[in-house]
Amino acid sequence: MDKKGLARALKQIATAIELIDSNPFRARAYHIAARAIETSPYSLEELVLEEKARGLKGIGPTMWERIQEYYAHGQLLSQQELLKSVPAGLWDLLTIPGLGTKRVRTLHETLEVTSLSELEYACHENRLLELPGFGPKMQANVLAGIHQVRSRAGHVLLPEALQQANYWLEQVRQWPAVVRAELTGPVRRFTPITNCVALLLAVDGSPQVVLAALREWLEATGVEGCRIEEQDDLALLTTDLPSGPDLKVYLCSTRHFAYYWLLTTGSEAHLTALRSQGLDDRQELKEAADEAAIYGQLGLAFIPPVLREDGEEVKWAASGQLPTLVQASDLPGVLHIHTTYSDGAHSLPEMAVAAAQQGYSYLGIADHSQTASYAGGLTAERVQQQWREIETLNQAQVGARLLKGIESDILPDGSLDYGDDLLAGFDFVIASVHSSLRMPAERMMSRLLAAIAHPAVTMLGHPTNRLLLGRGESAVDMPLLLEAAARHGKAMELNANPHRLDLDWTWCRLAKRLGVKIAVNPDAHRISGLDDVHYGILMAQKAGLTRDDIFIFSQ
DNA sequence: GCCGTTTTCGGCCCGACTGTTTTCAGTCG
Repeated sequence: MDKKGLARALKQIATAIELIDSNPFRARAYHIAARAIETSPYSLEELVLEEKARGLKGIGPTMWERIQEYYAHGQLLSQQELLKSVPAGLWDLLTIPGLGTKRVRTLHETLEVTSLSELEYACHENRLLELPGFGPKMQANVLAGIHQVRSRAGHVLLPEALQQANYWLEQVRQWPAVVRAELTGPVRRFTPITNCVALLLAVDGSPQVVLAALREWLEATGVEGCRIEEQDDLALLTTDLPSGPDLKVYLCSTRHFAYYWLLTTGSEAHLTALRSQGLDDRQELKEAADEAAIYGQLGLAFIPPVLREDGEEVKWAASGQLPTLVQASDLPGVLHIHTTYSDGAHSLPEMAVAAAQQGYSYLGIADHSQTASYAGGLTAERVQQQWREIETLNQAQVGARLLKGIESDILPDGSLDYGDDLLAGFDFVIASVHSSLRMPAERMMSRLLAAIAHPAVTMLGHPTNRLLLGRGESAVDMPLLLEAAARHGKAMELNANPHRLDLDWTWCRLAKRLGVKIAVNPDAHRISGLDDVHYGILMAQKAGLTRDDIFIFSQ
C-alpha cells in the first residue's frame, strides 16, 4: 500500500465512472486527483498524517475522504459498488490499443460485449461496422489488438518479476526440508519481460515428499492447478497463477545444485553453446561445487547470468575476451532528470541533495521542452529561470553539481524545440520524440537523422519510443541511426526506466562496434526514479558493455 | 467532483493523429 496504489485506485474509479456513469467531469476529477497525488513529492503517510493532500490542487473534500479511506483500508471501500457494476471483462477491452472508455462503452451497451472472446466473435461477425465511430479499419485493429493482448497475458516487467520471485523465495526458505533456495530462470538473467518466475530448491530427503507438501501448501494459499513433472533427478512443480507469470519450482539434491542451477538459468542458446564445449559429455560436472567450477572444467571463465543470452558470450569466454562489465559504481553522475519545472515531483535542490546522497558528483537536469505542454514543458523564459536557479544552487554546493540540460522534443519536421542560440547554452541536449510516434519509416528516419545531426544535440533519448508490454517501437532503421550517431559523434540513450529499456540491449552491441557511447539515463521523475539506473546498468551488462562504452559527461 | 470567483453556480487542458466522417469524435501522450 503506497501512494502509487492510491493513484491507481483513483484512476480505476475514474475509468469506472466513464464506463457506466454520465458525468464526465466527475471522472475527470478523479483523474486529476490521481495525477496530483502522483506528481506530488509526498509519501502516502505525509499526504494523510501530515494532511499534505489537502493543500494539493484538485483535492477537495470528497477526494480527501477517499485518500483517508485508502490509507485506512488499502482500498476504496465506498466505491466497491461502483466497481462491481462494471463487468470484469471490460477492463481487458481497455487494454486494446485504440479502445478507450467511450468505445468500450459503446461495445458494451449496443453489442453487449463483456469480454475479449465476445469481442473477437463480434469482429468475426462484422458487427463492429454498424456502430457509430467504428469502421473496417477499426474492426481490423481491434482484432489485431485482441491477439496482442492475449500474447502479453501472463507477462510482467523485470521489477514485478523480481518482486514476485523474492516473495516466493522468502516463503520456501522457511521450509525445514529446503537446504538452499535460489532464483533461477529468466529472472536470474534479468530479462526485461518474463512470463515465468522460477526457483531452484536443494532439498534433504525425497523430493517427492517435499513436492507433495509444497503443492498442498500452495493450494492452501489459494494457488490451484499445480502440475508435477520429474525427469532424472530433477523435479518440477509448475503452477499457472490466475494472473501474472507462471511459478516454476525446481527441486534437486544438494550435490547437484550447481549443475541444475546452470541448466535452469538458461538461456537455451547459452546452454547450446555450452554443449558444444562438452557440457553433456562430462558426468563429473553434475557434482560440481559451484557454477564457476563447471565453467572452469569447460575451459571457460565464469559467465555471469546476466550475460547468458545468445551464446556469443561463450565465444568470448572461450577466447578469454569476456568483457569486464560496467557497474553502477562506474557512473560518476547521471543525466536525464525531470523536476517540478516540468512533470517531475521533486525540486532542483531536492534532486541535487538526493543525488549527492547516492554518491553522484553531477546530476544532469533535463526537463521537457515547450511543445510538451501536457508535461509542462519549459518556455524559453522558464529555461533561463531554471539556469539561474541551477547556478545559485551550484554556487551554494547544496548537493551534486547540477548540469543545465533539456529533453528537447524532436518536432515532426526534425527540428528541435528552441532556437539554436538557446540550445547552444545548455550543457547537454537530449533529443526525444514524444509525438507523432507512428510516422512512416522514411519520414521518421529523416526526422531522427536531422535531430542527430544538429550540433547542439548530445544524444537521442529513448530512440524507439517503445513501452514494454504497452506500445510498439516507432519505425526506426536502427543500423542507419547508429551509423549516423557514430558519424556525428553522438551518444545513444539507454533509458533505464523498466518500462522502456530503450535502446534495447541487443542494439547496444552494434552501438559498441560502431563506437557509439551508451548513456544509461534514469529518466527520473522523482527521487526514487534515480534507482532505475540499476535496470539500465543490467541491460548494459547484458549487452557486454564495459565502463569505456558508457557515456560519461565531461566539459 | 473541483475550482474560482463576476462568491454558491458554470465551466472544466491541449495538440496531433486516426479513422471516421463530409466537419468530427475518440484516443493518446
